[in-house]
Amino acid sequence: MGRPPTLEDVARVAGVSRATVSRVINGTRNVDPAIQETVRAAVRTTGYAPNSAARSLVTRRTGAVGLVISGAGEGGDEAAYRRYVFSDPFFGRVVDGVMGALRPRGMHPMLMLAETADAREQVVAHLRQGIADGALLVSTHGEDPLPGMLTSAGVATVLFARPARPVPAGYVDLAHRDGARLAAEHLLARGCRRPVTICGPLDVLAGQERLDGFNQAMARHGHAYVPCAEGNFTASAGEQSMTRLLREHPDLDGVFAANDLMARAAVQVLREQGRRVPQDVAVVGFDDSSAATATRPELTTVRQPVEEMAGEMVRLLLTALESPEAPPESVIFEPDLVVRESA
Amino acid sequence: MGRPPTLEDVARVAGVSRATVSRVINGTRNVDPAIQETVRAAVRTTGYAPNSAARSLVTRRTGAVGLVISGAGEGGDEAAYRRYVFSDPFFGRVVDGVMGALRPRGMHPMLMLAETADAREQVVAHLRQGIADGALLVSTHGEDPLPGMLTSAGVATVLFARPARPVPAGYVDLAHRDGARLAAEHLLARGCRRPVTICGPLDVLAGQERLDGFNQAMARHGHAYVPCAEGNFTASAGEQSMTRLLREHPDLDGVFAANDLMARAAVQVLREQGRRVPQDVAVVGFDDSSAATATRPELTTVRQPVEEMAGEMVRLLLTALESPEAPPESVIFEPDLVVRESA
DNA sequence: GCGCAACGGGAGAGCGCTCTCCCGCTCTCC
DNA sequence: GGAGAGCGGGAGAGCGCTCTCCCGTTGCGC
Repeated sequence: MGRPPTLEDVARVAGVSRATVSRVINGTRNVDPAIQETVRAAVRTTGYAPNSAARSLVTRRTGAVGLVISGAGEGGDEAAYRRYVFSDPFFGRVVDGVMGALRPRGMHPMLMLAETADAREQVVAHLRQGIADGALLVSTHGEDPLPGMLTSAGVATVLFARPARPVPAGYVDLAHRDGARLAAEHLLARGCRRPVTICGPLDVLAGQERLDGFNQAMARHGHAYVPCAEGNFTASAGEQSMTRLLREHPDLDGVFAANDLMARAAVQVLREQGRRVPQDVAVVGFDDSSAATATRPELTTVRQPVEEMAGEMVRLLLTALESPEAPPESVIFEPDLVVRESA
Repeated sequence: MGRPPTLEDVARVAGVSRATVSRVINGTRNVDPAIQETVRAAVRTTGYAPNSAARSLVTRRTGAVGLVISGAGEGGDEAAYRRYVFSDPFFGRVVDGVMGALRPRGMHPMLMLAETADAREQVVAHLRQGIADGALLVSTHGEDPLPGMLTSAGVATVLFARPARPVPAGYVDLAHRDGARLAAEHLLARGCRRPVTICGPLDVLAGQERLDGFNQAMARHGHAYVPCAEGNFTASAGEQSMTRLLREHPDLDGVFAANDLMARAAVQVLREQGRRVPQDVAVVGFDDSSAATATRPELTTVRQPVEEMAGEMVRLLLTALESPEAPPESVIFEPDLVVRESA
């Protein structure tokens, strides 16, 4: 009794064929109710659990999907990158959304980090071996080669955010420009006269578009030029940018930060410098992450429905898996403005 | 050419047997260098990638380990629980440490959440089917039945934190009492006279031990009774607890919070109430998570080397996998005090 | 020169499952 | 009453890989 029971064992105990046991377990075809019960009893007494490797060998499905976080070109500090990834609430939300959509289907996400060229090769190699049924890819950098590598390796892939260069893979994304416009109009409506912005990294499309959208909306209302400091979506970048903007534009009265982490840092800097938020300076963030409600005052922010977007990624991947020949689908989500206390 | 190339195809192209190709790919035995090159060339021209399902079927190894986050008994709000898990930096650190140790071995973590009885059954069922080689389990609640379920299902398991009731599984843990003592002595050394503590949930061993260690150390120095408010390791709990302690003990001059998230919230409350940190009130946290350095002033805290502990879990699991009959091993880590600005 | 390792390669038996056939039976309909 | 459809079950062929045997070839010591 050393080895775990197999279908064969269950069949012998139940006095039926392997095929019948398989049918009962998978519910693939009608089986006589009495026999079904016999089989189920045999499964119970033997303590049988189907071997998933054997199953995937023939079904060509593993029930796993690779959840790949990719970014940081060469020369970056990998450890720092990992620290960034695991501390940014954004990725937790992605995982949450992915798991929520996977779970009812009995599937699981397999975490993969691709922060170096080597790691990327590894990820592609493993995925090509069929370790997972497909890949959900979140790139944190603009010119990530991974989407292209994955698709040309024949791995079913769905991306978070439209890739910089077109790739035959579906994606979900947010209408960043609209979100930034919402932020701009809200600041203006509150009477903000001297807005500034802490924008995201400009080599990332999302960073670019949030800045564009904000600037365009501001321009439409007579603010042709809005001072801007670039940050890389981290708290310390937000701190530095806010400090600089404050020094160069001491009369600023409104800040739009391209994500909540930077907005939060901006609020901290402002308060340390004696500015009241929102009375002296209004601050609007982006994402509506947990950082938004953890900040005092709570952040007014542009909501990006990350969990739903991640869930949609799963759905897109699953349909791509079902009909591999169909052209990739994509979905763009619309942001909302969530008004709280900071603006 | 529809189906992906198999070993057989490579063997045909290279003009050798399947076995030889397998040997070259896995480097299992000496193979004539010339033949090796031929085989490698054939692999390249065919674009061959070994099928991992077929491989695991015979090797009985998947290269995946389940990373299970478990907790929240019945009746809990699952969505809220997930939000908690994914926003607490602690779990990110666990994932980071696990991936760091798994990666050089070409393995991957498979994320599994077990926040309800159903989910627990699912997790056990999947793991029994061999979807992963073993499980790394992080329980957030004391009386979690999952460790027992897993071990009696024959799943190789390593736990983060010693389980409430003994289970035949290895674990890693921290000397929580020592850490709390460090915090107490530091507060005392700074001249703190009226300490209070925001302790963790008392149904979790870590919460209990941190409180005990703190109280014992305080008692040794003449503070027989230290006011305490219980929190569940979240920021909002920290906020409420601090507010209450401040109301009931307005003259407090030192706070020990059982984790950084609560310490951070405590700092915020204190400052909002006009107390200066650390001049009026010293605050010590626990964990040394990213929250510690994101707080202003930066948190003095007891360092829990979560990443290393998680890496050790992987190592323990791997050795358990190698020698299934050996008794489970465990490792206890020692905490350090990290002195920053808040105390 | 002979025996014996040791080496390098091939053949083939599974690993445990699914799924396509195929077959016998019953039921219906004319 | 007979034909045809449909249902429920079994037999068996793989899925693609690893690994144990087995065998021919060298190399070396005596």
